[in-house]
Amino acid sequence: MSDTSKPYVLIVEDEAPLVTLLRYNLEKQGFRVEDAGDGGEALTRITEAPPDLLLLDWMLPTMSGIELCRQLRRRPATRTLPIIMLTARAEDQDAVRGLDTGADDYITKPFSTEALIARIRALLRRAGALPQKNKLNFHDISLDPASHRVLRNGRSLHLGPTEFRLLEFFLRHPKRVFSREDVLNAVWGRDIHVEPRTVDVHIRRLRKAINGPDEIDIVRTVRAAGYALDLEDPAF
Amino acid sequence: MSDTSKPYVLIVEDEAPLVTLLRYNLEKQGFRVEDAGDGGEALTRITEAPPDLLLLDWMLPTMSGIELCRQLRRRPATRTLPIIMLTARAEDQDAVRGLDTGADDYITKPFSTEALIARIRALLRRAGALPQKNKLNFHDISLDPASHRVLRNGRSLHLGPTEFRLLEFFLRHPKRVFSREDVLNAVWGRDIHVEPRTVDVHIRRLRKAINGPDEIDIVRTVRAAGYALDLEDPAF
DNA sequence: AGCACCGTCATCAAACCTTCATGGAACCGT
DNA sequence: ACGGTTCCATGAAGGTTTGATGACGGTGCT
Repeated sequence: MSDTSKPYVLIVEDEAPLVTLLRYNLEKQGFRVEDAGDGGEALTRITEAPPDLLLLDWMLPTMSGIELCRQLRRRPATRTLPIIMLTARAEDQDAVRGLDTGADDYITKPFSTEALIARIRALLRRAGALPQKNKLNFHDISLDPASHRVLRNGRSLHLGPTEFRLLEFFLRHPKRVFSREDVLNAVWGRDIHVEPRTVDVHIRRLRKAINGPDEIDIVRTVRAAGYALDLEDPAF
Repeated sequence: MSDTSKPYVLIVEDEAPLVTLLRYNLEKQGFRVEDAGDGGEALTRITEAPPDLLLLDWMLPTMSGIELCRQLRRRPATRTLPIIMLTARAEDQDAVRGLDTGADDYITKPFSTEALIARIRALLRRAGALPQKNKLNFHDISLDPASHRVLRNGRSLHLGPTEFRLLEFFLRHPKRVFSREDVLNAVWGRDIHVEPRTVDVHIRRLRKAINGPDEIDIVRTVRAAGYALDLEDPAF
């Protein structure tokens, strides 16, 4: 659900000609396509902007496709990311299917473009079938502007008016860092004179309100820059 | 986002003279401008081609601005669309700000063109639609100015403020050598007095921060000249 | 009055920046 | 090749900045 327009497919494949072919066909079908040549690059791209679907070669230079797949399945953020494995005919199909790679589907090289597109559509349909309401959410927090309610892990939170608007603002622009001035302008209003330090205090109140005893802090402090609604470690 | 050329601003306002005025000023500032006289027309236009930013009158003939705003927020495609509300002075500012309209900013009529332009630019910058290009990368490093994050091989790096700005600067001019003076001017600021040797120390800290155990050093020292973001071995 | 909330301030600890001293590597002329 | 010189890498020290936190007084509402 990264972009509003086209579904974003990331191809992880080291054979350049195959990448070119795939890119051409997928783009013709209205997908946005990016590619990565090895596992490391793939991890970087996925972490910075998770695709809607991953086309993953079984055999890769540095990190194998299986290994990458496992790593992705280990992270909550990518646990449900649809993955299609590309395998060579030589490889044992039963192994591919049986091994708990965590891939959602696989296809044997060589394959027809039509078959691939069909599987991609099927997976996307399955994954995209569970869209969101008019609520804002991030990680395990959900805010409903209409009913003015905030939930974390299903339990209801009580926020003061300012904390509520603060959280709402952050939820509308997740993972983005805002300076205290930005926050003041957006949450308090433009022509109000308030000390920038006041933001600190409300951030603290917000943290205290939303962070239970065993829960991670989803408000990230960026020294000399501001605050963001984000996880400290993007792998989680 | 939508287009590569000019940012596209849609004005939803029923007072024709005001529309004319706004259109004139915005187009002079390099925006592409369209307008809609009521909520229904606005919805149509937005659906067929979502603007980069919406200027929305609070009071409208058929569907109120608030209602339109709510509807837009309900759709995934327009959930994050930047919206600036135009309100009359009479209306209660607190209500405008507090009510869950979902607007990103508001401005009170009558307003100066400068103020409006400033807010539009601020919002567009935040939304990432302006020249402010997102995500710089080089080799296997990726830096996102918006979220203030740096990744290498998928893992997140922690940089101090100065190291961050330093890396950002180098990423914007890869493979180019800069003297210590150049770096000081660009990263520290022009009229700051700091010993050129200090650059060494920060380069070292940057190296320590970004270079993992098995990773190559991306910062190249050019004796008697300065530093560059580059691979030591030009063997690709 | 009692309550919930807000803005400001003082304080403390951690993170950070700058400078300096030292050692070593690269470079130069002989 | 050799000594001398220039330049860079590195570690540590001292001082500064910045954010977290707790407390306080004020305000509006019930």
